[in-house]
Amino acid sequence: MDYFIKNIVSLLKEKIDLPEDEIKRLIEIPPDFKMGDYAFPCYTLSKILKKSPNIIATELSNTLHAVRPIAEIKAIGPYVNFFVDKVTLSELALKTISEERDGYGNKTLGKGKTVVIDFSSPNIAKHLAVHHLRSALIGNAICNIYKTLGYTCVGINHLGDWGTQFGQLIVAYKKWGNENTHKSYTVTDLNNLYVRFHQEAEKNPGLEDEAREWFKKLEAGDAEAKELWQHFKDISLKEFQKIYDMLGIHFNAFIGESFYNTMVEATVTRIKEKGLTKVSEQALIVDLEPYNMPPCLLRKKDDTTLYATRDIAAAEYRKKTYDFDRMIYVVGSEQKLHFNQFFKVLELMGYNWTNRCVHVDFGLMKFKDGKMSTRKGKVVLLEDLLIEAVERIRKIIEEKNPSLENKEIVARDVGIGAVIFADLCTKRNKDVVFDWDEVLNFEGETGPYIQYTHARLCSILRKYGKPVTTDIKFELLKEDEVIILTKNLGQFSSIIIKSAEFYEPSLICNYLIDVCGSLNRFYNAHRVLSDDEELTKARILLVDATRQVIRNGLIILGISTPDQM
RNA sequence: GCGCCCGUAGCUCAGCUGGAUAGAGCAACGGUUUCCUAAACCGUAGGUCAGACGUUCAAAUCGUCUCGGGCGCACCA
Repeated sequence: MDYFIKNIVSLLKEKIDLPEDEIKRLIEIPPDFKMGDYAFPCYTLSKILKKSPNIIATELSNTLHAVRPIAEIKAIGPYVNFFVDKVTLSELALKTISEERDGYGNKTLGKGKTVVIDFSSPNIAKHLAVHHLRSALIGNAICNIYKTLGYTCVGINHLGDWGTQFGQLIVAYKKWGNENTHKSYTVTDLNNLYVRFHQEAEKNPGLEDEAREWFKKLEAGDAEAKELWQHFKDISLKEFQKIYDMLGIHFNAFIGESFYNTMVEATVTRIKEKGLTKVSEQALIVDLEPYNMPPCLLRKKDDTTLYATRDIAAAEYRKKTYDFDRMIYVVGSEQKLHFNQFFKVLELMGYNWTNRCVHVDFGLMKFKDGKMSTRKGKVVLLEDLLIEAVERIRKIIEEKNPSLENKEIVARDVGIGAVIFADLCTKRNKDVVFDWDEVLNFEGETGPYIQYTHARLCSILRKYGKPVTTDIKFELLKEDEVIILTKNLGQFSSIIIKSAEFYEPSLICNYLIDVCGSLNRFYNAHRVLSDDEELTKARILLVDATRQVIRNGLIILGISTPDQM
């Protein structure tokens, strides 16, 4: 907590000849709380003073006098360790939480600033599968993290609704789609057509040319092509929305690639005018050789545009529309080169906001035996996973808490929460191997564990039945388990800031695991509700504050917070 | 071939802007419930932090190289 560090720094700066910032930077937290709450390592001084750090620590600690929020100062080996006053600690943390409630953790850091977040962005005409989870969940969490810090967030679903693949789909539809069942087409049907196209195209390469021809028509505004395309899109969006609703994910806008079709011409012209383009192998490119990258393709030899062209147009449009302070693309790391290429083009175009665009990449999700592929039908559908998760939770509820009210709602909240947490809890840049048993494990460091802890706390508060007050004797909150928990709670804000800085929701997951571990250890060691009225009042405040922090954290992750389970 | 990412306990991971004995969970074994939800808690066992060299008072953490795995490298997105 900044408050204590500030005090320690002001004590230290009187005695040692180091800049204030440097002292602050050096302060760390000891590995064991029994060693102190904060520590100042004396290695740096040792170098300057040419004395052993242990001696410096001893001497320094002798000249320092603990005042006000600092209770004790003690040298341990090469460290000067500081013990803070525990009453001040709990009072500060618990009162703040109690006052700020759902707003605890909110900072005004991002006030007046807008962040655009491009996430999920699936391709039309294919099912949402488990490998689509990562972008959707990480993006949603980052959106919530920045909102928590006071930013205005614009979540955009940059649908993959344009490109040669729609030419393929149109060809497949016209050849093998049954016109009569036109209206009841599903994503499954579209997906089958897509798969069939690729099978047939292997035998008959002419199909690819036909597909390109149809995409060209589409890009030129051909009525028939456009009508079919719109139909495919409608079918897909309807299904996507169902899944997003299940996951509780909301977008401010569904603006697919197609939206930029009308702007792309002007974008290409601008790039040309800057003298950045050249024709190579009949395609229009931006040569990135000087930057050790392959060229960025703007137009294919048949004159149609590509992914990168539309991304550049989209970036220009978004800057104009939202005047973002930052734009975050939550897209898999396999597209890193693509982002480096088109960011470079933006930079070459002279846009000074290029460095405000970041590619937040994440590792690939695959099966034990290889990559997931829609084309080969080697996928687990997202809907199936969610349904299975809910189903398994339903069985566990039947077993553990059969008298629970709202079983259906709780099963859904916990099942989906488990899937979300499982995906978010590891650092995003690691590849993940999809394993049913792992995602659907509900014990230990999992979503249900966090939710269970939250539900327990709600239960205590229900039993208590009286209003929670901060008018308590803070000196009663003195046991080790209580102190550790309180210290955890006070770290919430700094965790949010760090997770924003690194675009890393997993930090919040790990933090919540920590808080819940501390809480459960406290819970097992001490009773909250007892005959001792003052003690009960004090512990209830701690319980309520913990409940609040867990709740705020889960909401950021996009996980529901049932108060019974 | 070139570039990027990853390699910590049997498994999944945390720790990585260098610091005090490398931490969790799962799995295994043992224990805790007359009392606030045992989806919990406690204990035992399990590690040459892939390997080598280097920088440093100090390296899982920084650098170089090697090995292993993943991804990407012009008309897909």
